Amino acid sequence: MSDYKFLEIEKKWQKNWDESNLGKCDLNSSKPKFYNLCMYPYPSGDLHMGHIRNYTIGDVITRYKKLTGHNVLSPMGWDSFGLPAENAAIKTGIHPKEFTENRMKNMKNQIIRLGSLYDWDREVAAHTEEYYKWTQYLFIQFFNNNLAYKKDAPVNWCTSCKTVLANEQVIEGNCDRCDSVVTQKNLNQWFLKISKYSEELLVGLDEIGEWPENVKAMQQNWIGKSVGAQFKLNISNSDISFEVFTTRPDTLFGMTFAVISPEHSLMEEILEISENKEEIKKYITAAATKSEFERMSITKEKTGVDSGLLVINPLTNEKIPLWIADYVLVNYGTGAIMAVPAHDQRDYDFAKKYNIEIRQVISEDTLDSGIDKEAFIDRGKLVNSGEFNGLNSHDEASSKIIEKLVDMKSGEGKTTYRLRDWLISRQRYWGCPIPLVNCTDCGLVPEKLENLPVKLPEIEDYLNTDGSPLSKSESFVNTDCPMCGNPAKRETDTMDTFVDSSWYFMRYLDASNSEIPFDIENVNNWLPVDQYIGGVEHAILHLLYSRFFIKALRDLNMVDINEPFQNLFSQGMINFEGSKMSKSKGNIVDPEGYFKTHGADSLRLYILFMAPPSDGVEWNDGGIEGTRRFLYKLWDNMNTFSDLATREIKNSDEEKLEIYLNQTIESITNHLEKFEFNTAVSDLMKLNNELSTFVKNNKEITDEIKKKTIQTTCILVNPFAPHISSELFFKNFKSDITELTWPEVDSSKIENPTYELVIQINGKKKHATEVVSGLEQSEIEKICFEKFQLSASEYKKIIFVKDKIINFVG
RNA sequence: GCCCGGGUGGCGGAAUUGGUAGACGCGACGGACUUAAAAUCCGUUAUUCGAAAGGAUGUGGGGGUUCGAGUCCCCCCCCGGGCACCA
Repeated sequence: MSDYKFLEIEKKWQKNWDESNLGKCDLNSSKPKFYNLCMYPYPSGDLHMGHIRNYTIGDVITRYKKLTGHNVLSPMGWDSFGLPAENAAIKTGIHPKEFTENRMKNMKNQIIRLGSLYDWDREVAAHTEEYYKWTQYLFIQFFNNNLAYKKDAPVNWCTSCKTVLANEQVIEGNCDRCDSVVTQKNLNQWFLKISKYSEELLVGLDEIGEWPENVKAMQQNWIGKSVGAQFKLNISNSDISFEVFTTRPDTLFGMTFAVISPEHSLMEEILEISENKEEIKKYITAAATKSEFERMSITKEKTGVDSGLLVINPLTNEKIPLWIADYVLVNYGTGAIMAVPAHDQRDYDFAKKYNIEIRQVISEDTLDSGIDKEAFIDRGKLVNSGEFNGLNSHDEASSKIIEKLVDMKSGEGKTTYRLRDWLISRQRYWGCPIPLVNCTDCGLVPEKLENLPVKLPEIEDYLNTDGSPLSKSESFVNTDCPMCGNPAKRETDTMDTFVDSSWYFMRYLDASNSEIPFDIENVNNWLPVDQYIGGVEHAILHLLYSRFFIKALRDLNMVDINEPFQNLFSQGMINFEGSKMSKSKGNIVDPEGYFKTHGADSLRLYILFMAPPSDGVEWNDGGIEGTRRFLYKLWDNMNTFSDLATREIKNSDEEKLEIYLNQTIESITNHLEKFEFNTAVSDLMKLNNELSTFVKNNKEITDEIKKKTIQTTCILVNPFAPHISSELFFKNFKSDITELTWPEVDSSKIENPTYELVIQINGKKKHATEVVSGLEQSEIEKICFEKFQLSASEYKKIIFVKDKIINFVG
């Protein structure tokens, strides 16, 4: 019976690592640097299985890279601003800071209990004054360089909570907290100018290191580049004109009407000259009160109203009607379009409904290019297009028509992006205050740097019934203008927590520096992060914002790099009972129980073993017994090996074992490099099974193979199950396993001396036999003829793959 | 609708360049130990025909290339994720 006492062992080594500072990183060491980063967590109170997966993967990399001679930086911190703490404060009265810090403390203990190594001297927490001082500092740099600005914008507004909501908090058009309808409301908001970097953020994806293709694709989608033309439409009998954007300038002759969004800035002027005023006003009001959700999803039935005005097609001078319709979005392109119903399905639907002419200008003989039932959007040749007839759509005709628009000075080629500026203001308490002051004389003025941080005020009531909670503190709001000294008022919004997390990976490098946010030399030396690991749910927002931050800071000469994260690994989500684990669904699996019943090493191995790390997986704890058994068996095997009697000369079992060890080193190393931890763990299990077989058949061993086996096994296990391997190694060699280096493959002892030859007849396996490795075709044939009574004359062709297979084809 | 993934035993999942499909683990079944159970150990476990030897079938479906296809090509179905009235 095994005497493997995982509780004692795990506690012992966690204490040992803490005392020996194993997780600490000296940035100036001469070893090659490796910045290994796990996404810092929101302190929700308890680790969940997603965290366990994240930090286990991270720790495997940390320990493996340390063993391969790297100077590993692996820090940890807290994304500690955010709504739940504030909601708890509203409910229970506990201060968000106290609430958050208690939860951080608990989670930190659990992380340590998992056995993950971090440099806790570099711990950061977004809600601390030492941290948000620098978030404010960076914001001011952005503001001073026109990368942060304030403007009116429509935001999600919960009618019941009376607050703005982030997009993520709007679930199918309703508030995720109270389920009330969310409407759009115009508020004066702060933005960061991420759109300035649209093109760079897009092309950067091609130059970046190893990122999952799907994450790159998601970012490409999100940035949403489209190439086309923009041109001017004049309203007939007026001096009003507006721009339209199209990706299909080749269809310009098919424009039979134009559409302008009801929120368009020209709407008042249009109203003035229109004879259809009342109907238009009604329509605008109706559109405004629809929620975003209603507008997008409803019946898909498009609505609109005829303005009664005509616009002029610049190429044909034809006058066509101008409609107002909310299927045209005000914040994409120019907020107005040329409508070509023959070649755009949305315009087609609209034209059918309102009986507007549909005029085909692209046609293709080899395809069904009819437009009776739907728009024809494929490629073809231009027809009904004057001098452009016969040209190919889309590219050839488009560029010719753009040339013409340029000649006529009414348009040009144009590229637009879906990516919009980043709205960062929140009417919330528990976030980083925006460090700007409103002065009636000087306008918006940043707080003086020496006065940072602008501290979050203490308030009684966290509810934001009317504007931001910060506005309730008079002593906070009323201040002096940093420029002229006259009485002025502070901004009362706080920042989106994604601002905090857009630069935390740089703060780790100078976590306790009270002079600067980070040292440019440290950043240039240590970034980009060599390996970033986190959940796929952050594929767009956090990763895109951080990339933007780096580019902006580079342009402010604060860093000298282009990308924050060289390689990214996105782990899949762990579901339970068919859906994402969440407190509200009550389907949480608590990892802490497994620490007690199975141990951290078992849990780590199991979470790695259950599926490829990038795949989503359904939690099922049946399998954890398997990794527990593996560890007990490993413990017993190592002890049995240790006790084997000595012999002088290796026997054939030992030679085989030696080869097996080398094969395992090779396989696990390859799997580690490719993040195939599930198969790496399976290799460890196979090795363990080999060891069991060996000790069953051998009571003696040479000292050389005994030592080699124990040492190699321990080190191969170490990144995955660090506690047991540290203990086993120490028991045997009285030294610390972390002083070893990762084993190299001995290429002279990796080939098996024999193999199982497969004999196929007409491609089907018929026989198999053990033969010596390296034999040539003629020798193999001879063996087959003798052993299986085959003869060459019966077959037309013989196919031979060395050391694998022979196929007799008849 | 568009863009990514993916479909292999009862289950999670393995399979360099096309070369023994089902590694490893879970579960199940049988056995050993035990008064008994748990734990542990040994064996069996894709389906199907057969008493057995052995045969046939088999990686979502259909076609193709090849001596040989889970892997490559064409068509289709289903599942997961992302985006979506983006002009």
